[in-house]
Amino acid sequence: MYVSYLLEQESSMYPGSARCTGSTLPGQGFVSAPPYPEYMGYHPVPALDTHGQPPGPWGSHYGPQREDWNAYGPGPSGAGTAQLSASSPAPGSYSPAEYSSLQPGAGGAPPAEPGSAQHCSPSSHRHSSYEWMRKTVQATSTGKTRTREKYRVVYTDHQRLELEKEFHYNRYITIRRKSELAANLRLSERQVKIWFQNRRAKERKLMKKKMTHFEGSSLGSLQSDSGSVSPMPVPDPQTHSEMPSSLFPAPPPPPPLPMGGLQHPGGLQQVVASQ
DNA sequence: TTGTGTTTTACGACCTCC
DNA sequence: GGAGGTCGTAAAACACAA
Repeated sequence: MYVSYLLEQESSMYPGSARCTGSTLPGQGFVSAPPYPEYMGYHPVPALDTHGQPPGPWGSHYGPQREDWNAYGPGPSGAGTAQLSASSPAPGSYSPAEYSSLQPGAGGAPPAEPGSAQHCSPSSHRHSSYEWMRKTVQATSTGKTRTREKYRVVYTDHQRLELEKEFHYNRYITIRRKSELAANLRLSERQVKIWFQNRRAKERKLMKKKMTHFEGSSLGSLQSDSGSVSPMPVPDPQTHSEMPSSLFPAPPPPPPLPMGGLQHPGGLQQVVASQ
């Protein structure tokens, strides 16, 4: 239910696509054949063990969280991870009660099918992962990350789904949640942070687009169809008390976000830092 | 198949706050 | 100074029409 909601809301964002949304691998969506096979191998992770076994508490089966990027140095650790996590945790991995209630059973992501990882991610590609790392190291030694070969990774559907859920839950992620999400999704905290930044940027962009598009037209229509991009109130960082009891109650009319400046970074910082 | 437009990661610059 | 915020942008990944 919740997931379907998300998928609907975000359908434009994750169009059917190569990411095998839904149809083939519901919830998992891992799909895209790893553009860079090497990535796949990067993590010899057991993550993939996830034969649908209900993961315990947060990240229990993920092992220790890696430090941010390990790196920035030797290659996007997150990258490899990202691809890998495809097999990732069953959606149920969310321990927060709220989510469990939101995700009836298979919820958005049906339990990871056994071997799903194997299906989507050719394990055969996993061998040379470390070669990729070495390669990256060399590349990075030149300086700019941008020039690095294949510097961008594609997050799996599961990762994005979880991130989207969190985003719907709260536009600004708390330190604690960021940490949990990062561990759970096998992303670095930095990646999670940047994802949220980009997501907010996207939201603002959409809002702006709608504003201009509907300028002059009734605001009502705008509000009615902007559910997915309406800013949510900042929840209590500790309790997420803002979490609506019902999935996503119609949020209040989106107050125009202050553009071209900080959105009360300080205030948010306080909120976040208080954790 | 290819060209093109859009979306998605990732970063740098600059800002505010503590 | 370090954290996280926005904004702008690069470039990979992707979708799709021709």
